Amino acid sequence: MIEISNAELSVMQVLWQRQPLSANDVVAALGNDKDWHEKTVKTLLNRLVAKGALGFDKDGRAYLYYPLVAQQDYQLEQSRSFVDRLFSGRVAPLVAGFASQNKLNADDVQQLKSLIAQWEQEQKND
Amino acid sequence: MIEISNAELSVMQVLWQRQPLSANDVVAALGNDKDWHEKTVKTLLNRLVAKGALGFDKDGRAYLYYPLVAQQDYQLEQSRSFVDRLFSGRVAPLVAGFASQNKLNADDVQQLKSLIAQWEQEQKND
DNA sequence: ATGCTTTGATTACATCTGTAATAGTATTTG
DNA sequence: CAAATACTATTACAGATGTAATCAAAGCAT
Repeated sequence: MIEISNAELSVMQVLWQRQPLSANDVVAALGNDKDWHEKTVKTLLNRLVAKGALGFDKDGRAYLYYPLVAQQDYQLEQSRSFVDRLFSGRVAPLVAGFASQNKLNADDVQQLKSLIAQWEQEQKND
Repeated sequence: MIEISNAELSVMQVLWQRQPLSANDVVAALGNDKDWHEKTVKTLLNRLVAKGALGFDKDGRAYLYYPLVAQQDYQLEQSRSFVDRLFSGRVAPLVAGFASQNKLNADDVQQLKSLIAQWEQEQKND
């Protein structure tokens, strides 16, 4: 799949949230978190288009950008690759690390329980 | 923390498994997976030493390398940073992705259950 | 002792990244 | 219409990365 760098990812996040957006909208949306020059953001937009991660429609002279890569696809693939590289493909040890650092909250636990329940249900159905 | 690139990480993995190892041992250990020239591996070892990720003792003319960064520390930090970047810091959605791709096996589920049980135990103790 | 061999050190070089600046072109404004 | 503005496109440039090759020193073999 397309390689998206760290800085580029921040741009993608914006466009995964709202789409399509003009370059200036993206600059504005990033304004809170990142201290990037407008030119920097435009470069990132350009690179993402070149990589095929973004597309755009013309709105007069300006462009309206939108993601060509779905956030979920990206998340899934990166998760797999990350867990493969650092945890030999097993996700539980990663969660264990979070637990050991008290990074699990009630919501997480609730969601995990529900995932497990679902998983067990599916096992029965085999 | 120290930045370890992808290629460098493969070298670290070897040394996290067995340590200390000579450059040639590392080359040999990587031989199965990677198709890297010996020189490439040596470069990576050098860079890792320069970054402070590896140390070495001299064994005659050769060096015996060993990790200065603990695998667990590295895993914890990278996990946090990864989950922050892609999942706004919440680990459960990552697990959900694995579940949706049938990447959860019985062992994982067992381990997750046990983590949850432990978490709930700790809640009670507050 | 002298030249091959081995081992780390230094250098190489293209591509990717972060971070912009400059150029070119269309548009708005005075 | 001419000049300033606003956009995108192109260029810049240093540091990181992947992937080695070359250099230098130390040791082994003859």
